Amino acid sequence: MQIDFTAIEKKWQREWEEKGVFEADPDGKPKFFITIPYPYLNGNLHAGHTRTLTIGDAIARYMRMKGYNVLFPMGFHVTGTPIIGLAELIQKRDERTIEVYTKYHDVPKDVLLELTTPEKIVEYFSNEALKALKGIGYSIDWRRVFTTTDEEYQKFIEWQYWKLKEKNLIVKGSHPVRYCPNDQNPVEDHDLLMGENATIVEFTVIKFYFEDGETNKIIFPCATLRPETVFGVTNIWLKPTKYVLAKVNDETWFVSREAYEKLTYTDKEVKLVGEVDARDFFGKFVVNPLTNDKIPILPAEFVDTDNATGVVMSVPAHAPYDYVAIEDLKGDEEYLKKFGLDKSLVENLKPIVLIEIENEKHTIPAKEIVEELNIQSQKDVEGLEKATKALYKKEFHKGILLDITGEYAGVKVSQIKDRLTRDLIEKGIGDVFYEFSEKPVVCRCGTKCVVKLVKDQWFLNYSNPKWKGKVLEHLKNMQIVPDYYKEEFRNKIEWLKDKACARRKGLGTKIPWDKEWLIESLSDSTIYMAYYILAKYINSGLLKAENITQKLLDYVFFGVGDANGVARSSGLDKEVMEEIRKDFEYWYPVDLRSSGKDLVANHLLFFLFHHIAIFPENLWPKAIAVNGYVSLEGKKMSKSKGPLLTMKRAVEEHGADVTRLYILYAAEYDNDADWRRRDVEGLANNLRRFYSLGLEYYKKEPKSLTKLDKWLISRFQRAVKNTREAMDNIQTRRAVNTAFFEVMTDVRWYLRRGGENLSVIFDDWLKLLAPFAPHICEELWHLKHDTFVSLESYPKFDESKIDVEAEAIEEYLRTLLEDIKEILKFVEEPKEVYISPAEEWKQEIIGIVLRSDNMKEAMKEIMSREEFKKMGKEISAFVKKAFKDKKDGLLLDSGINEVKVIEENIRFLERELGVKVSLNSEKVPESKRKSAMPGKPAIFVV
RNA sequence: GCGGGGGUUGCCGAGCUAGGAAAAGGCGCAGGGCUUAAGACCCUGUCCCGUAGGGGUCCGCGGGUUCAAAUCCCGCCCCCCGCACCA
Repeated sequence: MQIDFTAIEKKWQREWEEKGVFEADPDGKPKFFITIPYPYLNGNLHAGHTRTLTIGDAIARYMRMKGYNVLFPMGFHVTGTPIIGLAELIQKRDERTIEVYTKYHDVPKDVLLELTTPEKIVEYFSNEALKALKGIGYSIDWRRVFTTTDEEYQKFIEWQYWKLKEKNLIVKGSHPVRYCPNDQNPVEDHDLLMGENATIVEFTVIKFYFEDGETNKIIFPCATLRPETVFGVTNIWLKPTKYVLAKVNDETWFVSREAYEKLTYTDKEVKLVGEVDARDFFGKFVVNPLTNDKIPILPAEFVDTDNATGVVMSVPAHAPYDYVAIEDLKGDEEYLKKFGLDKSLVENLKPIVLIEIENEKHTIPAKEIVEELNIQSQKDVEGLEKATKALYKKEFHKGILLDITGEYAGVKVSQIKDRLTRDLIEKGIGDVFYEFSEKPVVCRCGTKCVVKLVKDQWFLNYSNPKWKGKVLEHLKNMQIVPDYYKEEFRNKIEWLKDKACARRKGLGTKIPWDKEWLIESLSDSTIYMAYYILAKYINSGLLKAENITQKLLDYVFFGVGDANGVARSSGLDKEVMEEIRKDFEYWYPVDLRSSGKDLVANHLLFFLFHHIAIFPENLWPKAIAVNGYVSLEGKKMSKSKGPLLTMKRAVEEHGADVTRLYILYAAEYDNDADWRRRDVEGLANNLRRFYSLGLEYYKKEPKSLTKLDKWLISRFQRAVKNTREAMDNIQTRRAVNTAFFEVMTDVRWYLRRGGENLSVIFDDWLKLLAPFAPHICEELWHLKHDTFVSLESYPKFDESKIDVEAEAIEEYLRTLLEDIKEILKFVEEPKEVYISPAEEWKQEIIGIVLRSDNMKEAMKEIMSREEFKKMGKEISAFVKKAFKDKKDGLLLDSGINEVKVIEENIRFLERELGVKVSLNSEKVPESKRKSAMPGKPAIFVV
């Protein structure tokens, strides 16, 4: 059958909009405020958005039908840098960008080429997003839509930041970023040619120094990831090559040229003094600032001048590289001679052990592992890397510092780094040096990136223990779906550090007290759900940017201030102001925020932190739900590279209901869903089938109810129960599976059995499915009603409609049919089937079940009897089902009357089997009759 | 490395927190029906064996507990995601 899904969908979308059925305002009903993170519009909405939003919409529709006054609003996020970047790329006619946006985002090329400014991009994509969202039929209250560059929104953000500032939750600090010296800008992942996986690691610098009599001290800044090993240093290493001397603040540092360059991007004052040759320093001595030991400077080829300072301290007891390098020196007199070094100098170097592993004997760990791996020289880089990694890992996790480390003795290695670094810096003998974890890191422009320290940056003080503590405390009271994400959230909250919230570049709101800076885009989208309340009044023209003063928002959100005074000072009509206040009091807090799992470690955390900082406890979010991603035919989607499926295209090609149903059914919770065309088309067939069933049966007036009808109703009640349970747990997959597919399976059986009153469940079936496939349900519903099914009340489970006997009969017939068919497979030219029921032990088992407390107990008793033991599998299944029924209060104390059931359905059996069937025990041989069981009659075919 | 999740029948996935029927549902595939035909729809089959409803082997691997384990316990292997200043 040809069905024009699109026409049906457009029709109902128009109707909903015209009648404003999803516009929500305070009323007497309990409220439910659900929000989905507004999408970021540097492209079209895609299948990923479709998933998160459809889940949200299904919940919104479900809750609405359950009797809640549901507010489901939406806005658009455009602040930040990507939109600016996109505008630049389009302006430059970047080929890749043009390809991706025409091919995957479905932007017509002529239109795309016009999008050369951020403003045009925002306008274009927000229009497209609006169309896409309306075209899929979300039950959004569109009176509240807004964009984050709106002047009014910025007023709101300013208010928010003043509040945070007042609470001292915004502090100044510095932090290291990946930076391109050529572009003079921080670089993001997608700006990189190479090194996306590089992270910034923090080396500890320890200032060894060299005293040359009357000249100034020269600092040899040794960079290390294991500062505790400073207690075991025997010498330092330089590469036999040129280095430089540089003025670093007030000190003179000896560093590699590369290191000097890197230092210029730090917060230090750096000036080049001149070039020096490491070779001139070999054999001379520096002082270990912590132990005051004098140690020699020695050459080593493994030193990488492009890693950190290029000056390395040597700890032969714990660093395989150092141990091997010293051994190399000892055995290479020529090399020593080349640098004028005396052999005794290296021969006196004794490894100093400073870490012990619990329950292991004292040894020299580096020596041991080098020998174990049979590493012969420092040229065996592979072996040394392996040894270093293994040793470091072991010592980090299990190591404890020995007495030689003085005040640190007994501290775990894993606990020492930050503490020691801090102490060293305090004493003026330490520093930090940032470096990439892997190299090279190259910008798209071809320039090598560096680590730059951004100074005097504004930070959100998330590490504040009081703030964090409150968030952790509130988390305990929240509902997190799926539940194991609560632990994930807890960990992430603990892990969260201060976050830089200011940027130089991008779209957004300026920091109100420091207009040089823009508020970073994840930091301006944390409590905006409150803004939806204002947005309605802004869009209707009642509330204007100039009205949105600090005092007004204090009044609206906190109820603080004198109403007359606030109204006067903000220039707003007092009644409007009071209404906004009432709206806010009615709708807040957020009852559910449903989001993709990619936002767990950032947005959703900030969402919690900011609510908790700014609002009183009764307005903190109640629940968060998290869902997984969507892939396309098994491939990951990518906004910037493709493949990508836009929401609009999915709906155009398959229809809104099919798209919705598929995406809801494709996966549960945080599992990823895969969009597979063939499956989507398969689902479309199912939906067409549903529609034609509706056309065929819905309007037929039901006749008086048969036992079969009661079976259908009973089964349907179970589906109602199951669907509600699923939706209450935000399990849309399970819900669609029961409400659609499983009911469909029952309907098939019902029709096959000759059922004629399908319409008895159809009203409820439409309601049951309305949250998932609202258009088709609305269309069918209107065959009989003038109301909107979207506003009907959701079916309730009615236990009185459960008909255990009817269910047992159908179950009996189904298995009987199967058994006979199984036998017929083996009989050529069957003429007649004889059936002879048995009734003995089933009653007995039911008796045991009724007087047993649990299955285990019952089975024990049953299995102690020989005649049952040999039927163990059959019986255990029967008992399991019996217990389930018992728990539901549905256990029959007498089985069905098999004879009667067969008699009544003999024609059905014959029709199905295409052979004569009769109920006749005498024709069944004795041996077969003996093996008959209740529910499993003896069958004999001739 | 740390943290979170996971390995089920051709595929996707239930079931695994309350042990109890080769293990829901969807998709795919095969056969049959309907049809002028195709599609749609309906039925059947889809681990192996089997001329009587049966038997055998199964839920990453190896052990254990139990009348009974995909489910509980112990050990091992493998996979995915996050670790940021970016939306």
